[in-house]
Amino acid sequence: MTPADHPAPAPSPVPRARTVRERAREQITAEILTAARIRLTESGPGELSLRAVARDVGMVSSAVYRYFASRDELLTALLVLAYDELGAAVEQAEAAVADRRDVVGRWRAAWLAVRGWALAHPGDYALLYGSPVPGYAAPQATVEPATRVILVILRIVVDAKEAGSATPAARGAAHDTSAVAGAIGFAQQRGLMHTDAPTELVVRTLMGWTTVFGTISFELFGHLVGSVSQPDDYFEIVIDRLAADLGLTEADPVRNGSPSPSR
Amino acid sequence: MTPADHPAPAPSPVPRARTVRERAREQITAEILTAARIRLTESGPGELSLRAVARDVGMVSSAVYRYFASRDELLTALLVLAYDELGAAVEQAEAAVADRRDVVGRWRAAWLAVRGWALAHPGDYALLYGSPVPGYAAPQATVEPATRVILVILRIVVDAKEAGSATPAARGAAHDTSAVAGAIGFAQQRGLMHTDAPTELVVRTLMGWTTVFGTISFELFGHLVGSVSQPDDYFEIVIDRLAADLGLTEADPVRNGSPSPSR
DNA sequence: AACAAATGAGAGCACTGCTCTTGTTTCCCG
DNA sequence: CGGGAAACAAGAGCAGTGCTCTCATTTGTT
Repeated sequence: MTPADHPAPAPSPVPRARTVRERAREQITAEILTAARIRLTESGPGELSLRAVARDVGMVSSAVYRYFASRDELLTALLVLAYDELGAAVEQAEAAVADRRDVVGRWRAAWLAVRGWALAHPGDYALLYGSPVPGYAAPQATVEPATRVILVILRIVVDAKEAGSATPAARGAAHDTSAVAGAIGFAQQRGLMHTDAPTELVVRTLMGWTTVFGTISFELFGHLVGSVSQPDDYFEIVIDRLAADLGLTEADPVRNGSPSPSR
Repeated sequence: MTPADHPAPAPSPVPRARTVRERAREQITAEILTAARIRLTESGPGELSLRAVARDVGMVSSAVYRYFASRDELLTALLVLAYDELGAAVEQAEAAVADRRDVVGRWRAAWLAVRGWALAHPGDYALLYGSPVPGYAAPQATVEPATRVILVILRIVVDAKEAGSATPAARGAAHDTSAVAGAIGFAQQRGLMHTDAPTELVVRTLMGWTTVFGTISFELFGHLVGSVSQPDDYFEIVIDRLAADLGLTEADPVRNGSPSPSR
């Protein structure tokens, strides 16, 4: 599909932009997105002004509609961008834990990365986890990037369980297990949790997930102002207790046969 | 300060609206507020249109400014209204538990009331606990109504502790206690927690508070769609486990000397 | 009855999302 | 190389927004 005279298929494995126009289009699209993200830090998704974004990139408002059919489409692109960036940050931070058996360390690294990203990008965090934009329904394209964080967490919990570690104390009355059937199916569908799914573990994982994001939201949205004086310390206190509630145990102090702890 | 010729103070103990104008002003103010609340259920705080509200009450937009100096002032009034309504609902539900020693029952009643109110008023809930409106800073007048829910919860925990019940298991590593110094001060300042404040109990109360609102926000904002199939059941599972984590125990099965369980 | 305060209506300003039209640039293919 | 089609940027325009100002009317007080 280039000046190459071969009529055969075989598109180049790296489908980089060839024509000047496609190149410019990608670049301008990226410029619009970054300008919109900057605006988003101090404007909120519902009040994001497409005209202001257009002015920031030196265009007139109608020209932006060549790149995004509507403000909602721009929001969708921002949503995917932010979800992917958060997911990548968490995956990277969790993967950096050398001792893979240290599930508590991985748990802490993952959640600390979530909070770090949220504090660094409060506007994007509010877009992802704040109140939804009233007339806007997130399309299907956003759900896969949205699952990256919980997938990292799930893998940690599953790894811990397979190591015989994640055994949450059965506190609270026994309830119907079907309430979290969706979460169990979600995990099984992705190859995790191929053994029998212990409902209590799933519940505690969901609770940890909700508690962490609830804590970050409370911190960012100002509800902890009078109560928590050191949010950094408090967050670590919270994730430590959540790990304990899940039954995650520290890595064995016996260091027999650690598989290449270098790097 | 009235036609009463007495220069002495002693205003009437019930300062009801006397003149027709004051009466009309109160009524129209209330009409504007209720119209704004209805608009809020499908518009979001940032997109709340003052002109649309004015049209709903049959006025022109500029006339509304006789009652609220700005859209922010209207938002403040809505904030106070919603916080007070939620607080009253929770206080009432918790007070309806006859057996005051049943701290778990009171815990459940209070949190179920929070969720019930949130589901019944999603727009107001998003105003209170969703992303803050970008350019708007909630004034001091809103903080007191905002504390009513956590005050109810705090009293339950303190009552449980004085009955020797609230003893959370010391899970997780020991941390600096000063992170939650604000919360301890908040409780002591209101006469609660006059004894020595156990940091672990304060932390677990804060965590429970955050988890419940995090759960409700996740449910209302659509983050539990694929995972939790029965939100009602899941919510009860969560608050039961939170009570257990706090060390709240069910009321003693021995019913010796219950102090007037009537009403 | 007279005056002052409160109230409602309207016009107007600068802004918004979005559409449509107009002129220009870039691309592809013969 | 050159013509036609697509993509593009700019502008005008529409209906909406928060908010201010002016003006006429109503209400309360003296």
